Amino acid sequence: MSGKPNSDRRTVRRQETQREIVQASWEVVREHGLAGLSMRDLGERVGMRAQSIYSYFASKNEIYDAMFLEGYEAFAVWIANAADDDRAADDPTGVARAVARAFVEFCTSDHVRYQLLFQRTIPDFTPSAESYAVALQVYEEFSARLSTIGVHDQATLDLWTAVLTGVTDQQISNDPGGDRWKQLIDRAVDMLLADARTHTTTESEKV
Amino acid sequence: MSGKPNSDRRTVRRQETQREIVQASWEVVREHGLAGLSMRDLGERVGMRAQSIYSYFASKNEIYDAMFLEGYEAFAVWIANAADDDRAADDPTGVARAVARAFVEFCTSDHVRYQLLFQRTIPDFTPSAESYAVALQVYEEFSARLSTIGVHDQATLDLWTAVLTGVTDQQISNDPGGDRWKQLIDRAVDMLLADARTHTTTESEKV
DNA sequence: GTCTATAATCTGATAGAC
DNA sequence: GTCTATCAGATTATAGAC
Repeated sequence: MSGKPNSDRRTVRRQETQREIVQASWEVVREHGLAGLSMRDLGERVGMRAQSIYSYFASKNEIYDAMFLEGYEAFAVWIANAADDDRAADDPTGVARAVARAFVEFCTSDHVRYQLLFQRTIPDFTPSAESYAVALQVYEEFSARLSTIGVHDQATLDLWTAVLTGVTDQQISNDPGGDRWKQLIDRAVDMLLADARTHTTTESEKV
Repeated sequence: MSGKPNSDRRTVRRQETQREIVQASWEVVREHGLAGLSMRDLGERVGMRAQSIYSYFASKNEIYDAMFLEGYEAFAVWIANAADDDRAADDPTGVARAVARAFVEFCTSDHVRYQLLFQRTIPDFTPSAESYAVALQVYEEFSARLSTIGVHDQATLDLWTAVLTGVTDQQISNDPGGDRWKQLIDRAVDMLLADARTHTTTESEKV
């Protein structure tokens, strides 16, 4: 390693293998639950002995950390795309609904990812400082998007996140694969917007 | 066992030990997480060898089941008490706020219990038919209480549960021990009541 | 960089003596 | 009813050969 350039062919190969391991980890986890990630299982899937994975990740939690990071990066992309798609609708309500739908859809489309990103469910795992910084940044981008539709103060923002995660949670745990709670999103958004109107100055309603 | 009365001294003693084991299980679980319940740990805490516990519960899942049942029984009592306390406030808004506060308080006061009762987080555990029946009955009592304050149709009820669990979830995972989301409960209830008003006939507003 | 071998430890659960 | 002994398996992780 020492003395050699970072963008070595060896380094590139290594990063590819790391990506492959993370991808396989998602497969395992979607099949056996978030806590059901075993190194043996993972090794088998990636075509290695379980022990060889330690050449790429120092511990199992380092793998979770890579998944955590990847998940938040995917979230950032998802929300950005959704906003672009619905740019035509330039009324605040339309945008708000689109953002809300995008959020819930992202979460329900992969519930183990949701578990890893937004719930604290695997013991002894804490994201690394780097990954957590990215998570915070993505959360701030999401907040900024909401602030363009009239959600300015922290309390209002907290209420929005509570409602959106609540809908997501119920959908995942009580009607997986269905749309019993998803279909309430527009109604929930209207409700939130009406609430925001009574708690902020009319000025803040404008973009 | 056969031929002897059910309320035998032996049977009573046995039930006491079972209660003791369940209580110790709560302790273990609060310390090491819901999934961190180990028979050895449990045995140590209850003053037995781990293997002896199998004289009282046929499997680990049977212990989870007993905890699940106990949790729902506690929930029923909690909600009933909260409603009595706030009987003085006979305006619908006051009652609604009291019920909402009681729900969130119950959940946040013991987050592993919340996890066991309302989220599906431990793999391979499904409550027994008996326990599940109790859970359903308690849920229906809770629904009935909401229906006295204007929440009649399923969609509205779903929205309420989504908002209440959302507030709970955010409080637990992003501000444990604090009240950042708890203090939004009254505002959330007002918002929900306003929404219910626009989605039902004015008749249903009356008790 | 991947392998074999293995350490060290944990898990839930069972059989049978007392 | 509690014990000892033990099974059969899992886990993360390390050492050292190739």
